[in-house]
Amino acid sequence: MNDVARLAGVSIKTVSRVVNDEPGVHPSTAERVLAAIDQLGFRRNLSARNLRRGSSTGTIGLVLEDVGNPFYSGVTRAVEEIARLRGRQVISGSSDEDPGRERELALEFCSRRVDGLLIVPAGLQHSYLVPEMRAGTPVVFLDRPAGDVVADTVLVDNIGGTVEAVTHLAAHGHRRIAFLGDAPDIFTANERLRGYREGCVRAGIGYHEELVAMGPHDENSVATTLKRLQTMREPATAVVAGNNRITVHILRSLAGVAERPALVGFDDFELADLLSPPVTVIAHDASALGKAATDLLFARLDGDNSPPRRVVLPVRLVPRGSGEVHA
Amino acid sequence: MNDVARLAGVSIKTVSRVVNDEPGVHPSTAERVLAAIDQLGFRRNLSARNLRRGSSTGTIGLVLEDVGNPFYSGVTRAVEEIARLRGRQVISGSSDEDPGRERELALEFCSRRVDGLLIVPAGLQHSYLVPEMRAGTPVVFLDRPAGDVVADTVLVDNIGGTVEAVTHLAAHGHRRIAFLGDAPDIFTANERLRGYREGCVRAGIGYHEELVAMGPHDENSVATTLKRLQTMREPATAVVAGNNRITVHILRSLAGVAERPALVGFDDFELADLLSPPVTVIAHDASALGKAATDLLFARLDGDNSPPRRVVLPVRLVPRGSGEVHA
DNA sequence: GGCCACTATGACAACGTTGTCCCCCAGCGG
DNA sequence: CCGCTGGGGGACAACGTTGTCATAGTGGCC
Repeated sequence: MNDVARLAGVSIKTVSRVVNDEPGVHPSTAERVLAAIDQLGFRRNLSARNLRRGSSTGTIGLVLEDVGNPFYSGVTRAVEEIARLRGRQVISGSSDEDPGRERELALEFCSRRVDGLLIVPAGLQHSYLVPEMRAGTPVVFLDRPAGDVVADTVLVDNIGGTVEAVTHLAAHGHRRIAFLGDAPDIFTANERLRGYREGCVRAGIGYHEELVAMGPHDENSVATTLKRLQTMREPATAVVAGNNRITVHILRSLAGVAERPALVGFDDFELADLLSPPVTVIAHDASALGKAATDLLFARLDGDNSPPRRVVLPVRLVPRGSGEVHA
Repeated sequence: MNDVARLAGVSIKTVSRVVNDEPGVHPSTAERVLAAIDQLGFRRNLSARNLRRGSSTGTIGLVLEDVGNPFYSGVTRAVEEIARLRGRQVISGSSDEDPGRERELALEFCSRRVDGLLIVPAGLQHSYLVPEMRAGTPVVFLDRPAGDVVADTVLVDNIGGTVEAVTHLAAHGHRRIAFLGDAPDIFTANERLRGYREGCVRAGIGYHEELVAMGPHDENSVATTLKRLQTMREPATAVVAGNNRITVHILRSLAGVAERPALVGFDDFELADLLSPPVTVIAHDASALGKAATDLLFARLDGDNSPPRRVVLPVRLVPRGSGEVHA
């Protein structure tokens, strides 16, 4: 800016005025300044500007589990979209379910003075954010609730979704319905297990421990579990999958197998309708989740200081065939 | 920092020393300072730090077409990963194929003084980046080349891939092979068309205009085109799809149709192996693309100032069945 | 001619840090 | 007792901006 001022033969304040379209600059002066800017390839330093103005940095931080996962990339896209409308840039990072990494990312973003934080929690402890929140940085948790702070949270109806999945299968005559879920220390996995249990009870088919397999799953463990479920004394005739990765593992395990249990998966995924049979799912909208969380964040930035809210987004059963197989 | 200094009864410089682990602070003083930091929830302002030090901002900018697209979210993930190892944060944005938006994002990132830029070009004009590049900001283009500047570029072997696709189909007896590609003003679409043409010539089956359908495609246009191709005088018996969205459109159009042409798609996608028939694809690795580009960017940041490089990553035909149907 | 209003411009401080340089004081040798 | 050394700490400027206030010049009006 100094260089521009020198080249144009004006003070740096005048350059600042031109750059900011402030009134009171003679057109011919402005022209000289613009020419100098162009010639030198000058670009105003936003950090310095924000520092001086004490205003927002125009950024929001997004901590998620893995951008590579289509579900979270959908969330990211929605966040970006709304941030753009509100003139903000998104800085994001993946925690890979590592609480330490989540914390590191969130605090790094705070050091960069983001205007707000969106976090998909990996851990259960979020008191490290208390100073930031007290300092006025709004924080919204999404997909899972925060550990030990009260804060805005946007979730999906995990329990309602699995209740619906079980109800759907029971309505098609199934009485031995299994549940394959993720590790129960993950909030969504645990909620979905609760929904499964409640669904079983409501359907009058009872909750049977031996039909449940939680825990981190890979393709092998899923295959083993399925075999066990299908060969037990009273075999399972239907399966509820706790998330889309598990659904896919199940589909791979069943490839080429004649005896297929009915299946309802949590999370929709692309091409589910083109498989044979097409896969019935409990769908929830990644972009709706991202949008709701971001809207909430911006409401806080706009001065809304009502008590922390918890928003639960509905899910929707999409019947496609795999869950409509009769027992 | 001022407040911390006051509370600890020291000067702000001493606080700075403590925060930066600089030597020459008495342990008991340091302890007082740390206590004050903790009590006030102080977090050093990175913008101010970087401004003062004139050092890097520790960020890199990533402009892509759409984070929501699995291909680009894979790229994003890879970029993030490497940036992390090198202590950088990623700021990203989606251009949606809009050159204006691409430019807006890139320049915004420059104003934020990113250490480097990774761009999936939407437009053909990139001279707007010349001042930035001259000012020392390294720029790497990925997936598509830049319009009117010479710069580092990482591409995939689009031509080789489609040549291979055609060759594969011809080897299975097909002589009427169609090509459905994206709008030819998109670099990759045009390259893949060239590869298709070359493949046809090499296979000795000639290039026939009427078997090619370029242009933006939606599900309807793909269905119409397929119908035309299958009912023409000498019908097409095989199809090459120019990208994964077109492949999916084709699959949807063919759902439930008895007379299926052989199919090879450009871009791999999840579950391709579980469809019936499983879909043969030309696979290229999103994370390899992201990694190669980011590595190149960091090499520049490390001082490599050799002439701009153009890296072409190999692709790989993954035979799964849909391309092995005999004519 | 003197005064006022107004326009165009500049000097200077400040944002939150850190680099440079300088000072104070205890401890030590001569 | 003097001077030197070195550890601990502070004052001040500077990074690139912008907000505040001041000032020089110009034209109009009485």
